[in-house]
Amino acid sequence: MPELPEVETIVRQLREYGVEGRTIRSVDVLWARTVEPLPVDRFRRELVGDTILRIDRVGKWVMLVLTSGRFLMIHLRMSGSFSTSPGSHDRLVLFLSGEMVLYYRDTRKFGRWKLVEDPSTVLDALGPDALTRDFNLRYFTAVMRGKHRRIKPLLLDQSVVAGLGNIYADEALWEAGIHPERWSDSLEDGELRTLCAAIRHVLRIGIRNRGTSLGKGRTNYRDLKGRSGGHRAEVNAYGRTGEPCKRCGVALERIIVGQRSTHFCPHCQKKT
DNA sequence: GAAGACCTGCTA
DNA sequence: TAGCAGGTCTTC
Repeated sequence: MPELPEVETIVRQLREYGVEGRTIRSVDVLWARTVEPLPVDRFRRELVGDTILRIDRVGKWVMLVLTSGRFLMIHLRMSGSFSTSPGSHDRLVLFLSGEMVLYYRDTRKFGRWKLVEDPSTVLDALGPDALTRDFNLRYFTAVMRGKHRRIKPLLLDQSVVAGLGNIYADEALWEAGIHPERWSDSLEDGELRTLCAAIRHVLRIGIRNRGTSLGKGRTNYRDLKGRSGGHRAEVNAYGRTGEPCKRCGVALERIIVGQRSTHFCPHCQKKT
């Protein structure tokens, strides 16, 4: 569920809520496999007494920088979220100084909290974050031309660019007018330029709208205060199968590319 | 590459 | 009841 804009929204809210600077008084782990290293007792023992110096985001990872010099790396995967009040499907609870309590909620239990000495053990597997200067046209062109893969799965590959997920990949391709099954090394200079800009653009707009929420269920994206993201109304491609393209009016189609559901306009996004 | 695994809940 | 879901891993 959460892609870069949703994770960025959560990180900003955690900062605003005043999590930075708090000491971890206690940790409840309600679903053991959420944490690493195991066993749970060790994870808890290592964490208690440490202080959260800073909260950052890299790709879809939330990074808690601790004063001990260690790092708590959190990946929300499909349904992870934070809340300031308890609820069903809470998997971990952080009791912080000043009576603050943070609840980590994760219906599908895919999310992971990794306590590591060095963040590079996690981040080395990632390409540049999509919103940093390292993700630029020169880099993008080199990677696209250096591989012969369908463009859609390549955009989802976090070792190529960190932060895009299924929604924003479809949105970027729609905005750039590029068919999701195009080969990466077949894109013209102008198409690469447009797509590179579209990627950054759709992510920025997503952040501005505080993320995207689709369905209504418990697996749906919610921010720290339990609110849905506001980006839903501005989605152009994802989940709009059969609805008219906002550019040309032709009905959008859904296909499977790289085992992932993919939405596009057959008129605006030509295969050739 | 593809398929299965990890999980629960919603929708048709 | 079957199929689907915003993500990654592992194992063919």
